[in-house]
Amino acid sequence: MMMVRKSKGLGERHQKILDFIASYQREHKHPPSIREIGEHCDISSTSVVNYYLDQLEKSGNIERDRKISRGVRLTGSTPLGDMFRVPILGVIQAGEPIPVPSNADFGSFTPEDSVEIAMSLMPAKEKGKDLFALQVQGESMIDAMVNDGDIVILKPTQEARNGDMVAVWLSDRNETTLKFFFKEKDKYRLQPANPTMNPIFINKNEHLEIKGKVVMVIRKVERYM
Amino acid sequence: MMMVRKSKGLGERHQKILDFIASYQREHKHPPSIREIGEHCDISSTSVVNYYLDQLEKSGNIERDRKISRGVRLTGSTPLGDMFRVPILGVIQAGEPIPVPSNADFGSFTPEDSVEIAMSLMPAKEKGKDLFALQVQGESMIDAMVNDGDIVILKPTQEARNGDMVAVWLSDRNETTLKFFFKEKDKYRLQPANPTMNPIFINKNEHLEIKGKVVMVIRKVERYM
DNA sequence: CTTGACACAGAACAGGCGTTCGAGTATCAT
DNA sequence: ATGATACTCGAACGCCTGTTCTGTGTCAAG
Repeated sequence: MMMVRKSKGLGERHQKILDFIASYQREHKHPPSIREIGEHCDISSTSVVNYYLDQLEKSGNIERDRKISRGVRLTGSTPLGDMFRVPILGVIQAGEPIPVPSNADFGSFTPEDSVEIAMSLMPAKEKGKDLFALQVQGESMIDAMVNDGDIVILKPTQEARNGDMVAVWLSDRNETTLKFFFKEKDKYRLQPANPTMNPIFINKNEHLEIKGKVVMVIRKVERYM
Repeated sequence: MMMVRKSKGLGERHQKILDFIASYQREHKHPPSIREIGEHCDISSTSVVNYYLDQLEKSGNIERDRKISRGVRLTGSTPLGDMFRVPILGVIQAGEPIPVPSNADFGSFTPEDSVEIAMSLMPAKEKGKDLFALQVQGESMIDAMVNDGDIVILKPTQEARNGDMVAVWLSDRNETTLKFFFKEKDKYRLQPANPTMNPIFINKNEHLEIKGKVVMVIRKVERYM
C-alpha cells in the first residue's frame, strides 16, 4: 500500500476535494454531502472525508455547518446574498432626463436588464436594495471619465453632500450631467471628474435637480472599432 | 377561523416564505429546511410548507432539489460559481512596469486583495481563472478614461488583436499605458479611449511589451475631496 | 523495537429531513 | 344543499447524512 504523504500544506487529496466541492456546487447549486465527496474522490469511508474536511476547515479553506446536511462551502464563496441585482432602467445621456426608479421597477425585472454586483464591491453602506443602473449613451459624459456604453450605478436621492458624484438634470439647459457636487456660498459648483477640466457653476435660482448619487461605474471593455 | 384567500398571484404566506428563505440564506449561508420555514412562518405542518413550496416552484419563484436536504433556493439567485475572485496584484501607473501574474498568485490570495466579479458581468469568454486586477494610481490614465483609484481587470497576454484595449510597457519611454491597440503597416497605433485625444504611434523597432488585455474597469465612486 | 502520529476503512448510531397519506375546515359557485 | 376548490393539520415512513468508535497499516523518531 502506497501513500503519498505531504506533511505540510495541501496534499493532493485536499486539492481534489476542494476542486470537487467547487465543481459540484457549480453544477448542482448546492454543496455535496460527505458521501458524495467520498465517491468522487475515491475515499471509501465517510470518516476519512470528515477527517480531511476537518483539516480543510482548520486551514481555512472551507467552512462547515456542523450537523447540517451539505453544510460545506468554500471560504470566500458567496452562496447568495453577497451579490445583488441592480435593474438597468434605461440610458443616460446629456440631452435627456434620467429615468427615475419607481417602486414597480424593483418588484420584478428580467435578468437581461440588470447587472449583478458583488456586495464586496459595494462602497460603504450603499448596499440598499433601491439602487438602479443606467447605461451611458454617447460620449457626452467623457468629462466625468465615463465612456459610451459604461454602466453607472446610482442611488436615488434628491440631495447630496459636498463631494458626492451626482447625476443632475439642469432643466434650464435641458441637460443631464454627471459631476462632483459642491454647494458654495451663492451657487453650486459642479466639478468634472477629469481634473484637467473646469467646473461649471449653477446659480441657486437655476433649477438643479439631483436625481441620484453615483456609487459605481462599470465598464466592460469589449472592443473598439 | 379566518383565512385570507388570495385567489391569484402571491399570497401573504407566499411572500413571507420567500422573504424568510432570502434572510435565512443570507444569515446561514445555506437554505432553510422545510421545518425551519414552517416554524418561522407560523406553519405547523411540514406538508403545508411543502404545499406552498410546490406553488412557488410552479410560479417560478423558487427552485427545488427534491429529496435533497435544504434543496430550496430563490430563482435567479446565484449560490456560487457565478461569481469569481480576481486577485489585485498591485498598482498600475505611468511610470512603473506592470506587475505580472505568476502561478503562485492564483493559488492563495487574501480576500482583502481581490475583487469579486459576477460572471454575468464578464464579457464573452473571458471567464478564465487567470484574470488579474490592478489598481490605478495617479491620474496618468485619464486619456484611457480611467481614473485614479479605478480597478482594471486584465487578462494576461502577449499579443493583441486590433481593437483590443491593452496594457503595454514602452521600455524606450519607460512608460506604462492603457490604449486601444492597432497594428498598422509599419507601426503600432495606440489609440486613447477618449475620442477627443490623439493616438500615439510606435515604430515596430521600438520595444512594445503587451502585458495584458483590459477586460473591465470598475470605479467605486467614494467621494471627491 | 517500541511508540506515536498519521492516513484510512468500515460499521453503526441517531437525528434531520423530504415525502406521503388520511382527514378536517372554510369559501364559493351551482 | 352540494360538490369543488383551497387550505390546514398531524403523524408516520424511510432515506440521507453527519458523527463517532474501533481497528489496521505506514512511517519516522527515540
